[in-house]
Amino acid sequence: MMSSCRFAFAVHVLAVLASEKTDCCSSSRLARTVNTNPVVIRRLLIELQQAGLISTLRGPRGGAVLKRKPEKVTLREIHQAVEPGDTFGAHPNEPSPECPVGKKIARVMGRIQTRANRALARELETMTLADVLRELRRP
Amino acid sequence: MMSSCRFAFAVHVLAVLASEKTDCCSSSRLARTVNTNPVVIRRLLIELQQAGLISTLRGPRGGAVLKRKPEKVTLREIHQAVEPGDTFGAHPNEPSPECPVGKKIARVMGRIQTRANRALARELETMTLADVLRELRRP
DNA sequence: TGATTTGTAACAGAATAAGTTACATTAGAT
DNA sequence: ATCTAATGTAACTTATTCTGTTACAAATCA
Repeated sequence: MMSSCRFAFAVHVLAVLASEKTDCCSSSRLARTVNTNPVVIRRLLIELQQAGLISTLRGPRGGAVLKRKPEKVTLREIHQAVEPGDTFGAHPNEPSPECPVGKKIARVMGRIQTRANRALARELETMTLADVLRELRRP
Repeated sequence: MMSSCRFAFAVHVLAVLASEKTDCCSSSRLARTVNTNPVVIRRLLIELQQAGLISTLRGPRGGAVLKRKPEKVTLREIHQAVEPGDTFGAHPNEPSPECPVGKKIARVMGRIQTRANRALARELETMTLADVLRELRRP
């Protein structure tokens, strides 16, 4: 599964925003702590902004701010904001309609997909950004 | 998430093996119903074999056979056999140890990863190949 | 012995993601 | 007003991964 690291980056970024005293944090500073390029961070910030988790400000002294209390941000929201994909991939080419299995497998896999996605979402819903901060503070 | 279609292929292949009367099914025939190349199927069969789900036979009249009753094959086993990866990716580059968040984020993300993987596995554990066959038979 | 199938190596092509450079746009500060 | 510093965004490179394909050795049955 060639999964992206965007979820890990997003949790990292939001944890920094939540733990920082300063109200604005620039993409350069975030990029330094994540150890990547500022543009990668800015692309991520746009998605987090569209999800309503942060807001950004241009110009000097600009940057990103958390819009909600950490207790009110679930990992599910973060995941959904930056990893829109499914848990696993579907058939790339249409299976043979000649075969009784091939004819209906897509529908069945679709249901399995839905249940898998929901199970993952349920688990991520039980954890918030505040839990992440608590874990980060532990020795 | 650039997820592979190997899980979908594997469920498809095993469903065909479970529903076929003939005891052996060649990679060519399986490839035709999945609509892909026989080598892709053979690579998949090796993984399913290593997981103990099927056995294969060389030579004429050779092919693959299901080793267990469909009721005894969970989707979790199938998934684990062909998609060894994690639910989401980790930081590709080590985060800055200067930053209090960067210093510990890997450990926290690891725990989240574990919980996500387990939640997915739990859900897939509740479904068997027999359930897939039942769904396939429904109009 | 011959035919057929798996196992496997090697490679092509496509897709995806991260990283990078460059620049227009915006907005605060002096 | 002007300078400066930040976001937003486009374009491109590079690396990785996956599927698909060809080719062939090894195995096995008739």
